[in-house]
Amino acid sequence: MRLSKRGEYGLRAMIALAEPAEKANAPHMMQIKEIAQREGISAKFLEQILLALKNNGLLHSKMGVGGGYYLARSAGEITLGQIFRVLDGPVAPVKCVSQMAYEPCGCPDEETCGLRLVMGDVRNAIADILDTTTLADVVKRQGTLRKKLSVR
Amino acid sequence: MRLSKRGEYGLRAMIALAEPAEKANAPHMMQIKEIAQREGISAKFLEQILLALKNNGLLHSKMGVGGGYYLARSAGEITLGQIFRVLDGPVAPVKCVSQMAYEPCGCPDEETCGLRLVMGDVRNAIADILDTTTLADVVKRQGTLRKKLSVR
DNA sequence: CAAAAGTCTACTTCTACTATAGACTTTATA
DNA sequence: TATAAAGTCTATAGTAGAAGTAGACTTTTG
Repeated sequence: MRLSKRGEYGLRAMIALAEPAEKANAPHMMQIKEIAQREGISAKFLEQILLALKNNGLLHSKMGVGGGYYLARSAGEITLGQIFRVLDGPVAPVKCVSQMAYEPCGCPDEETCGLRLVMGDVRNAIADILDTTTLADVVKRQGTLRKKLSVR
Repeated sequence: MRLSKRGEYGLRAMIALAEPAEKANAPHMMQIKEIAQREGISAKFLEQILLALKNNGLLHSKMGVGGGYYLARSAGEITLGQIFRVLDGPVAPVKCVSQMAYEPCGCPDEETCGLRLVMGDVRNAIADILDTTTLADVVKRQGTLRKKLSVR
């Protein structure tokens, strides 16, 4: 049940973009290099990831000198599920319970397949979290946690 | 977030063994071939899977003529989580939130890493389902569903 | 002893993930 | 208007792990 590096880096980058954007309550532009350095990621690899996010409407970019990437919508309007699906595909553990990319999975009777039932629950549990958590939620949560830790 | 074929076949096989065992309220022995045929799986591949489950204490076996595999404990005492972990490893999407196989994941501050927090939630949601669902639960659920469908 | 079963290990094949490379386009500014 | 700084796009290399195959071995029954 692993999150790929692609997905991990993409999510990290989006959170990194969301943090200053939330603070300023305005889109915040960052360059690939900047993000890559901050997160300790290969810039070339991150480039592909950000490009995919852009081509799927989650990021906007500005080319040329002084360019960079910024969130296409406010952090409160982008869910982790949207990001995840662009980078890692369907959330479902088996295709036969996928809402976004259903495919039969070959059990004799799908309707009464016990494994399918349970995996459906798992899919829903994951999707419930990823589709209701926005970048703004993540940033907020990080913030409260930092405050709490700095007090001690 | 995919379930591997290994995991899928193993879970299917365990459910197949649990079904008659629950009906008879006693361990039920089946041969590799038998299960492989029923589930439409390569017998040689399934062999490795069942062996792993045996070596991890979830199955017992009998060698020689008239031998086969049977559940090491009652279906109500074997959870899907136990099976999953033997075949697919940790449940956690990233190692740094794994309860069973923790490893740092390289974010600058793990304690306040937003991604880690969310992935922790995801891990818990998955583990909650897999670790509380037993083979007996699955068989029961299949049963009620079949009854419901046969009525119409 | 022969046949039927599981045991074990090695190996092959294939796929997908991770990463790198490099040529191209756009834009700001000196 | 030239140059450098940025993103764009596509191809490809490398690798690891998943999926599956093979075959020799052991145990048990009759």
